[in-house]
Parts: sequence; structure tokens; C-alpha cells
Amino acid sequence: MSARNNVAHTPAPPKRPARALLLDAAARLFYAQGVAATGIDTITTEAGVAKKSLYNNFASKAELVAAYLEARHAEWLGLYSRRLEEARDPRERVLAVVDAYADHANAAYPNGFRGCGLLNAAAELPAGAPGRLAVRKHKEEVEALLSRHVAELLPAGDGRAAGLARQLAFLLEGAMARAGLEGNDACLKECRTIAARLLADV
Amino acid sequence: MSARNNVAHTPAPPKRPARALLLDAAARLFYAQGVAATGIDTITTEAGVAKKSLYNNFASKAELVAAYLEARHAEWLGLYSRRLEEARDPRERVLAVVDAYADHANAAYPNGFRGCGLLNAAAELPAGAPGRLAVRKHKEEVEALLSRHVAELLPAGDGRAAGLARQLAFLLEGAMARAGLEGNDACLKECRTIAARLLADV
DNA sequence: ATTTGTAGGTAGACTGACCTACCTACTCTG
DNA sequence: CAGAGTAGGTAGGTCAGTCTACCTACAAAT
Repeated sequence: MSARNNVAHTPAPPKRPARALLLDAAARLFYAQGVAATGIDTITTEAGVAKKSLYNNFASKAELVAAYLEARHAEWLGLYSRRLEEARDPRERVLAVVDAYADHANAAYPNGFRGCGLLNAAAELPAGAPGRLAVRKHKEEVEALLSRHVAELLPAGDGRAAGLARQLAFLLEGAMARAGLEGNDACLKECRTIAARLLADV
Repeated sequence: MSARNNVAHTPAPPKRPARALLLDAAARLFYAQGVAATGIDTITTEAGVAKKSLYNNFASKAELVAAYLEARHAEWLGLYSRRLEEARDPRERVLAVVDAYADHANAAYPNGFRGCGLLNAAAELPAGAPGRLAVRKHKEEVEALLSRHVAELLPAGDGRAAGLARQLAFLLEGAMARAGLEGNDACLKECRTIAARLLADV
């Protein structure tokens, strides 16, 4: 009797909490179709979860969107830290930032790679929205990482670190945007080559 | 009696065709709030036009969106060609492309500058959508302009032209994205400085 | 010079689908 | 028993798109 409940009518219910299922479904749908174009019902159906569970875990769709943005930021940090572990010197640590974006591009997107999810979400938000600020913060954090690694590369007191980091940040952001339009990582590979050359020149 | 009709109940009807009024209103609203978040009724009200007039001029909202994308592309070409007239040498012609984007950033946006309207619109479209292809074409055209000006700058047969143009294109695209998040043209000014330095080095 | 046809405009009602958000009622599990 | 889950309904609103009915402006034809 102890095992019957699970075995009889639900062969192997993964039993993940509704919140995680919802965030997964939201990640897929928001990324593929956009935030505004994705309805609540679509998300709960995709998650295999009751509507009530959504409103048990999030006060509103806007709050789910905020959690989505937070999760994308955390996800990118995960890709980056994995790349960082493999990096052996400051130059490779700079390139680890680029590689993290390339990893994002090469992640399995059933409906195609469509660029940076955070930037795409920001594009749907009006000028002063808190979500836009969150995305801006993410981009500034990425630039700060670049800046730190570039500083390691240059002699102490060299004033070029911030400028070079900014150049790399723009380069990377632009390559990501173009890669999203093209649906593959070709632009990011070129970006890596260009970045490596810039670093070799210093 | 001949003048009464116009004077009595409509002091000075500008008499612009409904299509132009609709495209103007759509430009303002789509840019400020996004495409999906802007309803048909909002557009017709803002344009001061009947709903029927929208469907007399466009078969669907999707067609209006396509016209919007086309108009933004044409608008940017206008900004660029004005900058191009002032440019005196290949170096300045490269920078004219950057300046055209800065002009876009400094255009009067009542609800704030929010980055490239074309890229923002693309962010709302699913992976294979024709609108995304149109935006990609626009970006490729911009890169082609950069490439042409860079080629003028380099000795004939120099293989670096395409690579440098691509670097500038990524740089500019990234600066535009960041500028949109920050709501001003600061990033684009920095981008111009970086671009000028890259051109000085060749 | 008046009539008449046509093109394009106006206001607004209406349909059917979908939206967010909240709700009831039931079922597991710890 | 309490807490979190389930299925599914409902309220109230908005969406795109269609439609009726009326109103000019203008040009061709009579």
C-alpha cells in the first residue's frame, strides 16, 4: 500500500515543485514568443500545473516576469563561472565572458536562438520600467567582469583598462544582437576572434 | 457659403491622408510601448482616424507593423545621408554611420529613448518571422555601408576592410543597445571615440 | 451647370477569442 | 489536520477584425 499511490495511476511523477515547473515553462515560452505574447494559460498548461499554483507562487504575471529576468541573469552567471574555471590566465578569463554568451547561443532552443533573453524582454518594457533597470544592471555587471579581467592583464595603473573593457562590452553586445538575428553563434565566434586580437595588441 | 463648410465646424483640417497619420501614430506608440502592447484602437485614437481607415490602408496589424519597420529603415537612411553630406573623407564617412545612430538617440522621444526601434520590434517576433528578416537586412545594409567607407580608407586589396567593418558594426550595435538601456546617447559618444581610434590605427 | 459615381473618410456597434486574476471544490502528502 | 497541489470555471476587460450607415470632395458625363 505504501508504494501503490505513486505506481498505480501516476507511473513516475517527478514531483518537482510547481514554482520550478512554472519558471521552466515561462523561460521557454517568454524566450521563444516574447513576454506580452505569452498568456497565463499557456504557461500553466506548458508547466502542467494549475492556474492556482501560479498565483500561489507569484502575485501577478509581472512578478513572474521579474523572476524570469532574475533566473536568466543567474543562468548566465552559471555559464560564465563554468567557463571561468577552465580559464588559465587573464586573457582567457576575458574570453570566458564571450564564451559564456556563445554557450547561451548554443543552448538547445527548440524554437531557435533569438539573442539575449534579457535584452529581448527589455525591448518589450516601457522606458522607466523596473525590468529595464534589472537588464541594465546585468549588462553593467558583465562589463564589470570584463573590466576586472582586463585590469589583471594590464600593468597596474594603466588607464586603458576601463576603456578596453567598454570596447569589449559593446563588441560583445553587438555580436550577440546580430547573432540573435541570424539564429546562430557565427557572430559570437567572430567576436571572440576580434576580442582575442584586441587583447594581443595591448 | 463656399467657405462655410470648412470654417464652421472644422477650423483648419490639415487634410493629411489617413495612412500617414496612422504611420506617425504607430511610430510613436510602437516605439514607446512595444508592438504587442499597442492595440489597434489606441493607434486609431492617437492618429485621430476611424478604425475603418486603418483597414482601408492596411490588411492587418501585421501589415502595419511591416510598414512601420520599412519606415524606420527609411528614416535611418535619411539621418545617415544628411550626415554623409557633411563628411569630407572616408574616415568621416565611417563616423557618419555612428552619428546617424546618435541622431536617432537624440530625436525627440516624448516617452524616452529606448534603443533601436527595429531591434526592439524584432525582439517581439518569433524566430522565423519575416519582420526579423527585414531587421537583419537593415543591419546588414548598415554594415555594408561601413564596409564601403572602410575600404576607401585602406589601400586597395587590403584584406582588413571586411573585418574592420564587422568590428565597427558590432561595436555600434552594442553601443546602441546599451544606450537604449540607459536612455541617452552617452554610449554612442563613447562608441564614436573608440571607432575614431580604431580608424586612426589602420 | 448640375447630376452622379467613386474613393476615402467618420463614428461606433459587434463578434469571438483571449487576457489576467480570482474562485470553488477536491485530492493528495506529511 | 494543514498546506500545497489538482481541475476547471468565471468575471470583467481587451484584443483584432468586420460591418453598417453616413459624410464629404472631386471629377466625368450629361
